[in-house]
Amino acid sequence: MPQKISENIQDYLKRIYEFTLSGSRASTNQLAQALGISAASVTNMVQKLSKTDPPYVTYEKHQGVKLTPFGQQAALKIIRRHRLIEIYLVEKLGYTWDEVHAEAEVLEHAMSPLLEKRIDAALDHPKFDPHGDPIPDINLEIPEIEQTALSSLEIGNKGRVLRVPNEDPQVLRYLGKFGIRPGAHIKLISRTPYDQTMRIKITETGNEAVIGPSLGNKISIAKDS
Amino acid sequence: MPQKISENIQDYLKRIYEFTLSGSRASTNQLAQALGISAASVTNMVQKLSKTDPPYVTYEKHQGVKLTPFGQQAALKIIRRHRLIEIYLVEKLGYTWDEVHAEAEVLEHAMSPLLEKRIDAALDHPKFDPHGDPIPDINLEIPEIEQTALSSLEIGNKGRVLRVPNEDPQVLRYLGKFGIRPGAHIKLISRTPYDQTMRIKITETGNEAVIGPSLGNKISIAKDS
DNA sequence: ATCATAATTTAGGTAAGCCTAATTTTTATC
DNA sequence: GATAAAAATTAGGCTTACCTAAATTATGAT
Ligand SMILES: [Mn+2]
Ligand SMILES: [Mn+2]
Ligand SMILES: [Mn+2]
Ligand SMILES: [Mn+2]
Repeated sequence: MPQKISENIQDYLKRIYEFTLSGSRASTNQLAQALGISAASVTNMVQKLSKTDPPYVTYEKHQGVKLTPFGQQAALKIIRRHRLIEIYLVEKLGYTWDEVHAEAEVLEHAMSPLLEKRIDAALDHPKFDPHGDPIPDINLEIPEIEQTALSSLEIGNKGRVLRVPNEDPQVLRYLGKFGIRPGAHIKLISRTPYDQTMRIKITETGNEAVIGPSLGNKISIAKDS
Repeated sequence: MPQKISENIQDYLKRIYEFTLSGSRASTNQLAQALGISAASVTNMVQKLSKTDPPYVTYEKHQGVKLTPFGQQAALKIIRRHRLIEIYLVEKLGYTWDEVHAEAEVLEHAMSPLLEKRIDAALDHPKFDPHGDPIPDINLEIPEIEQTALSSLEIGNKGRVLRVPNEDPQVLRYLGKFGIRPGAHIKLISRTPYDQTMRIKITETGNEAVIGPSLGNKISIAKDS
């Protein structure tokens, strides 16, 4: 039943993958918002995806969806392409890290297996995209990496940035300005009591930056031991 | 009326452009065959394209279509992207010239203005694609180049290859085997009387190749004076 | 000029993906 | 446990871009 997988379906699967990484199910509304379409349309599509011959998702009414192993493979295939494109654009075509996500969102659907192979080879099999997200290897495997949220760092403690949120160009430009990027070493200076706003110091640049708690939750770090 | 131009429409316009280069109109059947769809579908689409606010084509029942200046600009935009992609893949990603057309046919629709600019710059504003077809410049202008069909060469005379047909990988591999590529110098050795099959010698490689008349008509050369 | 054939158009349908409005189910609060 | 709000689903439609079959128009050979 699922021969050629449409661009729309590819994006659905990718979103479902992201929302179910933590183990929970992806809700209809969550997907509708992320994809910029109505909840009714999502219900429709999700029902379809649960009825293909090997189904892409398991779906229970009002309970949200999860990817089947089959659906997960399909999702990882696109995620691999997306992240390869991002790092290629930065490394080979002079893109900044805030420009690549939107571009990859489109190109991922137009990438042939051959192009994927050539780009992967040209970059010598890169392991991470520009935002620190791991690139599934040719067998679609992703290494497990120990990581915690920046928000969970204690005052005075240090860490190394592993990944930053990758979708919002404004946020990326803000982070880039201070040198907050994968590999950067940071130290938590202070945290305000009520709204939990953090001041952090970036070792490499000497900068200090202010990070709110919601952004802090989306930045992953490795805590210095 | 014509805000976002669909991938399908882009391909229609490109085909119409090709078929009307000689000044004649593109026929319904011609387009149907080239696009791999039914004649009825083509009729439908060209009627639509002739009714947009600035129309893309002029259409008269049973008389075929031509591009309006507006439609021509739209076509050239995609042709530019197509050819830039082809040369980029060859120059930067190790593609052979028979692999790039199919790839470009898809990628051309996924290329942003920014990517177009970056690729153009990375190649230092290339003027020709791997098959010798001219790349419209940033203003969508194409230089006029004096060229004749290989078939029109006289026995014993010489010429320089300017462009070869670009769609059929088999043909390209055949030509490549003998070194028949843009820039190659050739000499017509003989032409059989009935079926007009030609034997040509390629200076650079010393090879001799047999070229039938229909292929010979699709290879453009500059005749040596 | 006639008439068969080829080319094109019209008519009527389908599938994918989206929409809004109405309805149903779940959930959270009193 | 009733009930209001939120979440999800169903129902009915729409657009794009295809299709086949039937009807029409153009063409070219007698
Ligand atoms: Mn991304
Ligand atoms: Mn996408
Ligand atoms: Mn081409
Ligand atoms: Mn195309």
